[in-house]
Amino acid sequence: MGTTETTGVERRWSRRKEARPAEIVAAALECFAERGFAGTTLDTVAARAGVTKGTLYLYFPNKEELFKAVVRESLLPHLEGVLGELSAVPDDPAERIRRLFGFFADRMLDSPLSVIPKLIVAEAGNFPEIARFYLAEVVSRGRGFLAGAIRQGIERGQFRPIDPEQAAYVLLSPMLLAVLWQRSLGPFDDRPFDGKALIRTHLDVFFRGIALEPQPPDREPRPS
Amino acid sequence: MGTTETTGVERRWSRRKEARPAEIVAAALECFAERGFAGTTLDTVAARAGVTKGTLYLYFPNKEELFKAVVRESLLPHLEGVLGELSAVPDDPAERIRRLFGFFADRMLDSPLSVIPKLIVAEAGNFPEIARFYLAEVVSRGRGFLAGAIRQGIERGQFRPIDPEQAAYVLLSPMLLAVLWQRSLGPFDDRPFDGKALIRTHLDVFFRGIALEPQPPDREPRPS
Amino acid sequence: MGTTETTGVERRWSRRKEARPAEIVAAALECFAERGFAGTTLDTVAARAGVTKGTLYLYFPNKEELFKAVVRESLLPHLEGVLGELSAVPDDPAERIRRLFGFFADRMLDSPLSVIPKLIVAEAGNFPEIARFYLAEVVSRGRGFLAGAIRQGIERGQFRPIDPEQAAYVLLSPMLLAVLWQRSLGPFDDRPFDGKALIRTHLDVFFRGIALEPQPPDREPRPS
Amino acid sequence: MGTTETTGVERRWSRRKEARPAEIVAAALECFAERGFAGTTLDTVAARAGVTKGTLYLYFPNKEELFKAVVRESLLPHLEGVLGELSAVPDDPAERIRRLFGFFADRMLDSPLSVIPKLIVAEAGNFPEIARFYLAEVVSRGRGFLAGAIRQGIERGQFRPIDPEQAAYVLLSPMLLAVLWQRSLGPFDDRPFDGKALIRTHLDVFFRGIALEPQPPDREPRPS
DNA sequence: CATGAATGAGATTTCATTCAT
DNA sequence: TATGAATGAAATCTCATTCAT
Repeated sequence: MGTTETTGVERRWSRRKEARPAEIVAAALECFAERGFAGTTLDTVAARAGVTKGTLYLYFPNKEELFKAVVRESLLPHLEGVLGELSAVPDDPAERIRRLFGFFADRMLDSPLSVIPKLIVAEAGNFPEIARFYLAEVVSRGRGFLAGAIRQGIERGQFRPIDPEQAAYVLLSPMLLAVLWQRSLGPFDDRPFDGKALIRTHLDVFFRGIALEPQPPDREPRPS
Repeated sequence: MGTTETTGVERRWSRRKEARPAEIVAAALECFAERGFAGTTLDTVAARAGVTKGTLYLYFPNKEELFKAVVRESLLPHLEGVLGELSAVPDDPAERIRRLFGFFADRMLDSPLSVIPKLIVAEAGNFPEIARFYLAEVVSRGRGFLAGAIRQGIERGQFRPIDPEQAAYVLLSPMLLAVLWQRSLGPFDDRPFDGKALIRTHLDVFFRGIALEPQPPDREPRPS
Repeated sequence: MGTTETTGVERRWSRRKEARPAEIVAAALECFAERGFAGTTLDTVAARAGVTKGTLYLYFPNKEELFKAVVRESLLPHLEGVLGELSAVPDDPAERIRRLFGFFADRMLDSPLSVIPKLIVAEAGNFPEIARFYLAEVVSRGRGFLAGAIRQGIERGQFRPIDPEQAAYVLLSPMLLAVLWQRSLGPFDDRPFDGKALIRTHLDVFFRGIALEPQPPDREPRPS
Repeated sequence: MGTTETTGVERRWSRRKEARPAEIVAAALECFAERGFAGTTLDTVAARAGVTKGTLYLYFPNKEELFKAVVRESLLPHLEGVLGELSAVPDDPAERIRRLFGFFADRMLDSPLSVIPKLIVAEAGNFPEIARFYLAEVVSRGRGFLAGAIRQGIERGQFRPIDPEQAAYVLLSPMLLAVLWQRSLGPFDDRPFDGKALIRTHLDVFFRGIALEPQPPDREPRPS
């Protein structure tokens, strides 16, 4: 099924113009995620991509542009996915929020993409362009989606009145923690970390916390 | 005019000599926080500390040890402070949690120390020793403090039963977000970000979310 | 539809194939002249010749041989021309010199060939073979031709006795200046430069300068 | 007399901040003159200057700036010299011209500086800034000096009327030839080349060529 | 103690050359 | 014959580290 016949012989030399950029980007994403921009050498990237250093320069003019391409091109195809996912979402605000978190827990948390927030946090100061890109394409959209859902819930009398923007940050923060934890301190901690469970607990607490009515609906109001 | 005449009078010159390491650590903290470990040159650190490169090696054997010293020595004196603060804390679990957040909002959020989480997130993979140190000295303590308070609240019947560890992470996450935001994406966003307000909203939602009883105690039970 | 049908009709496609080496040499001449040997990349040459880098290696074994071929093949066809031109030349020495300069002014000064002296000057040290080739084929012949004419003129009593070799250099030098000026400093100077006028002035001054008799023959001897 | 005691021991490491830039510039001048800008490696320059590559970057930000500095700084101190020399020059135009050529023959022809014209010719296209600098500081001045002297001679009735600008180029050209010959084709030629003799012959021919009166003044006007 | 010129290992980048297609 | 992706050696450039002063 491959483009070239899979012989047992390792070829030192092959032409795969189509596949190369994506392979390089994938390799670079891992490297940058592990050691950061400045800490990554192009030797490492090239080795991981299975090419030589010179080949990198066939596709990217320099290390900086490679880095930007990595962030952009890793993100872009997934943004489509998320947007599609969320547009086909029910009308109920709480349900929409649950849907986003479900998507995050199922499709982001364990994917190679989950390294990107760490990269952004670490390199935003050195790459303003990337910072702004991520802000616009990811953070603003997520924030907008969540704040919109909360606002709607408040208008419909489902949530008590709180600042939707603040609530959006509150909602986002455990996702950030989950994703950063996995890629930084998590591996050094002896306690297991369950991101999905964290998300569940968080949503449970959050929805109770913004509910209009006394929460447990199965509980009888106390007779006076 | 001896160089080390120990009179009662503090001389600016000799004080400087003793202050050097601390000055270097402070300068290095800023540099590392801005550009990461690999992205920081010792020239920059030296310039910001107002000394020359060679001087750094008088106090630190190499760049890596300087980095470790920076994290450790920036953190250590404050750990004392926090622990003292929290030990003299009321018995009520909710109040203890509020006290920690108050301390964080008042004393950490705007201090130079707030860059450390970003540093840790970015460099944990490259500095396991530092990762473990931070995990033990900061994360574990914070997590333990919060989980303990929640567990106590549950036992006392103030909070509904939830996993205290998970709840601790939920509690921690907006602090992390606040502190990272300020040092990475925040400066590129055009919307203002109010960390303290975020913390308030968060605590408000959280406490309602884990409350045992139907929340608004000021609300009259509905007459049957 | 065969690829190599040899009809009497010249096909553009097959003509092209035969023209390739010459096209490459022409393109390379411009490139080398503009940036020198080391400063020229084969990418540039290939692009200007309208082929790809690999194609260059079909015709020339490496960059160095391409360079040598460029100098030799650019020069060779013209040497024939000059020699033919000058062999059919009158017997009068002054006239023969004028004829050479006329040829230079009319046919060399504005041709692409005029870049070669600059190339030779710049690269002689790096390409002894080329230096010797140019010395033998161009410089020696020119010098010989001029020195011979001057010697003849002296013998015939038309010129005053001077060292014919030295005079040959004196004669050559404004041609060199003209040709180098056009290709190096000329383009940066705001004053216009007229090579042909320079040559005229030069010849005028030179012939008066080597004349045996008091020059203006049209001038009446002063009456006592 | 040196700043450091001359021990027999070769020191691998020495501090000579004052001398370094000049040493590097001198070494680089030779290298660039021999192989051109692109053909010169910084390894070679460093080796010839007796330092390591890194040291070059202590004094020059990159190869290009080193090149510019080489041309500028090699020239500048000598420009002073020439101007001083020529300002203290007699009033007679012919004498002033002779003085310039004398200076050139005695002080430039065999100095390391004589490589600069070759460098300029070769690299003008790649370094417009340098081209303009040389044009303004050297060529324009020389041209102006010579054209001025010639104009003065014409006005005074010493020279016959010719275009002073053209004549200036005619005057300059054998100097250019002499200096380029030495550094490019000369070494490959088996005939000896005597630059000073060339200059003498040239001046002799030139002055006769622009003389107003029939040259040999000792010759009696023919009686009618 | 402090300096900062110098180093040299290692990073990024370039480009002549090769070779599967 | 022609291509152009890929190579790899060698170039430029950076910077942590050393050490004479």
